[in-house]
Amino acid sequence: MSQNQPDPTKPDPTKPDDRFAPRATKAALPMALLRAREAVMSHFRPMLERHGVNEQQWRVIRVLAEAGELGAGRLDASEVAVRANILAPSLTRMIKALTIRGLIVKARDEGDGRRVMLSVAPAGLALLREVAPEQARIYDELEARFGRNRVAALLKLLDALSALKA
Amino acid sequence: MSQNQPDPTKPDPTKPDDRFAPRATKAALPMALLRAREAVMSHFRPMLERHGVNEQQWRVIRVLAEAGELGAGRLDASEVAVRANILAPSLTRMIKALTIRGLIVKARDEGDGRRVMLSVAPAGLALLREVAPEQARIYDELEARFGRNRVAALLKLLDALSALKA
DNA sequence: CGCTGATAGTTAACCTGTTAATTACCATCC
DNA sequence: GGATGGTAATTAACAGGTTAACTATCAGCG
Repeated sequence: MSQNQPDPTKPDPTKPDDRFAPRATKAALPMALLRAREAVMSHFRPMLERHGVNEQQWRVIRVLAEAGELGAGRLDASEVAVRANILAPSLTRMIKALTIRGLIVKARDEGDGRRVMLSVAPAGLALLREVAPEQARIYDELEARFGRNRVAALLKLLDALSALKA
Repeated sequence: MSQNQPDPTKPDPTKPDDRFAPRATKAALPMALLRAREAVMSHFRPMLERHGVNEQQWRVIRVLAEAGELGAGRLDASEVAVRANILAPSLTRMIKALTIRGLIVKARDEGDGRRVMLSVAPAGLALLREVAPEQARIYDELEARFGRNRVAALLKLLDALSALKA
């Protein structure tokens, strides 16, 4: 870190006013993460929209699919919420909508009456078969444009950063 | 794409089911960005909460402050929306609330009746003076824990990624 | 001048994010 | 076995994200 400011007593007039903006919004980590996420999602959103699901619904279905298709992969709602980064109240609302649309199946857990077990329904599986390849294609193109190494490096940094959660 | 599966007819039972989950949610860029952002914000949220502003309101006030304090920094709503990464409809709602609370000032632009000009109000400036140092402290500590080089590297990658917006 | 198209905001409708309060169920301990 | 506390899910209430439709203003152009 070199001394970029030759004379600190003479502030650079090109900078508007730093006294009350400790870090320009441009350089702030939260904003940069938000912008980057927005940029990435802008590639996926139209495709998901075309298939009638939003981002969060797609996350829920994918999480359930990763646990195994159909009855094989049953997860309780809390686990789904954690893996899909969705808060419990949001998930409760989504479960209702997704169940009505026949994309997932909701069942009460035998043994623990509090737990709600979720799994992918046939229609959800059909949706997965439709969307997954298209999503993979978009992701691959994005990865190719950005560079595989940089994607890997970015994921590593993001993971490390996530570990600092308060 | 190399042939990782020695015998494709006999799928690895340790893997749940990769056929419909093209990329594990753990490794997906959007999810990683979401988690990282959540982790970072978890450090700031309690502080903002204590001062009675949420994340988005704080972004708006900061953007206006960066344009210069009080009357000096007048930005039209569209520009604020872009810089704060907030959509126009959200900003419209927020302007009303922030104006009522006396944190910002809304004025119609002479010369172009369509434009809404925004600037920081005295109460907003007071809030900035209160919050900014605390925010800087939190940010510095976070940066120190994560490592300045890594923060810089991350910001660089995020910026490059944001440039790929569709 | 009036028509046309573009631009800036607003409104509406629906969904999710967020916090707090509530309900239902489980587990423990006296 | 009943009171106690904890956990899983739901509900409520409010705010922002998102898209589409709408209004108001500006800019050209015939």
